Amino acid sequence: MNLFEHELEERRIFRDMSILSPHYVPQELPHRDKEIRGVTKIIAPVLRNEKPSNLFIYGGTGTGKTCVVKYVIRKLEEFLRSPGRDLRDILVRVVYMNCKIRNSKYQVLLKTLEDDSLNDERLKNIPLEGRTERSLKGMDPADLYDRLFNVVQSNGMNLIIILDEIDMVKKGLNDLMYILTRINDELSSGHVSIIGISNDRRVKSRLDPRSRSTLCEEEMIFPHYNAIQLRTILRQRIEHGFRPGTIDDSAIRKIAAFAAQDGDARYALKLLQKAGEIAQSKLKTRVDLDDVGMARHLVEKDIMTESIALLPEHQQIVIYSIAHLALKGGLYQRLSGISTGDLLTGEVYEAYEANCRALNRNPRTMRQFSEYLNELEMSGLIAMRLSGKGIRGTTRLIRLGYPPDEIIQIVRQSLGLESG
DNA sequence: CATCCACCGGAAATAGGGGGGC
DNA sequence: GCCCCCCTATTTCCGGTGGATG
Repeated sequence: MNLFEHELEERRIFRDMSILSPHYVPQELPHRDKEIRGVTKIIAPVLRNEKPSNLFIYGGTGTGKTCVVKYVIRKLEEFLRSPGRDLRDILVRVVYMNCKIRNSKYQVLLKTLEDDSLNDERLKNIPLEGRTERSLKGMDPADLYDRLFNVVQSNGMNLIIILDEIDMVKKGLNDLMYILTRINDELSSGHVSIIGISNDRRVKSRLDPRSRSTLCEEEMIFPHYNAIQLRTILRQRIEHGFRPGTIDDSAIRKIAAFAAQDGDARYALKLLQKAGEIAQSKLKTRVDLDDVGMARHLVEKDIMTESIALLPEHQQIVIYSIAHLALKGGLYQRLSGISTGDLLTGEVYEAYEANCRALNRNPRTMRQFSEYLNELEMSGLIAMRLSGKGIRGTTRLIRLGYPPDEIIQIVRQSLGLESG
């Protein structure tokens, strides 16, 4: 088959794949009217040069948190540009960042200052002024603060900082909130507001009470989508992303039903895309139930593979050690005779040390190891609970979130080992 | 009940890497 | 190149916790 012919085949099912991307923000967001109105209301004071309240948005994966915020920001920017209104005195700048990448107070500050929207030549005192590099790396944090203060103050700027996945900020979240309170106290013109987005409620408890009340001046909780709502969302994306008549209604229902278990629209869209790809690769003209079933297995595996492959090397060794022990059966099982798959921290650490030696790596300390376990739990690869009665001392019981043999296979691949 | 155990997790110290200014 | 400052990752130190042991 000619390559171009193949490309044409690619278009049998899909019309526009980008519509299915998790980053795509559609023209309409079904079932989020209330949330959109809420965010709009909170942000609206910028139109009067007044400071909006800080906002904390909480909700599970794929409940539309990021989407709603981006949607409202887009509407705001459209409104500010709309003709016939005199909004020339209003200067609004929005900085969006994902804290998975900007995971410390310093990184957040840096990204804010380096963002294009604060380095517009029309602005006074732009942060990067006088820098040869387009980078402020290595600067004194106090200097960073001054630069932010200057650009906001001298332009009377309404600055909104969106911190997505704010729970990923490991160091200095309290400090960050403190800085934001302070800057607003000191500014005589302009202000800085933040919108924090998280799917982990525990962020709040990690904040001290003052920072908490700063971040949570306003708070919204996004509910999960149910199967019916997911269907609307799917149909909407299909309308724009798929060619007409290329998917069975039963397939849509099945996708919605799978995704409704977690109320997760992102998962639903992933399934939809994968099912489309499967149907396409089989040169079918319609996506049917079988494609959806197969898509589910592939997506599950993709999710696992991806979350393992992105792990730092030592965490991979840890999860590998856990998987190995789980197959062998751990101490707890041998002592109690109950086969729960629970492992004790101590034995996992020993296995980790042994595996490090086998791989010619220096094992990290127990302390660091403990952090690795916490991070693995965060990424959903393991589950931990405190040991109750029956075990001497306090330790954590560790359990894998996925089948051990699959984990072992994936880690081997990722670490570049051959099977054996 | 006193003491040990096995680990947890905060804080400070340290190592290593990068950038700026001169 | 040298010196200084900063960041991140890791180690070191250490008090704390909850259950077991005798």
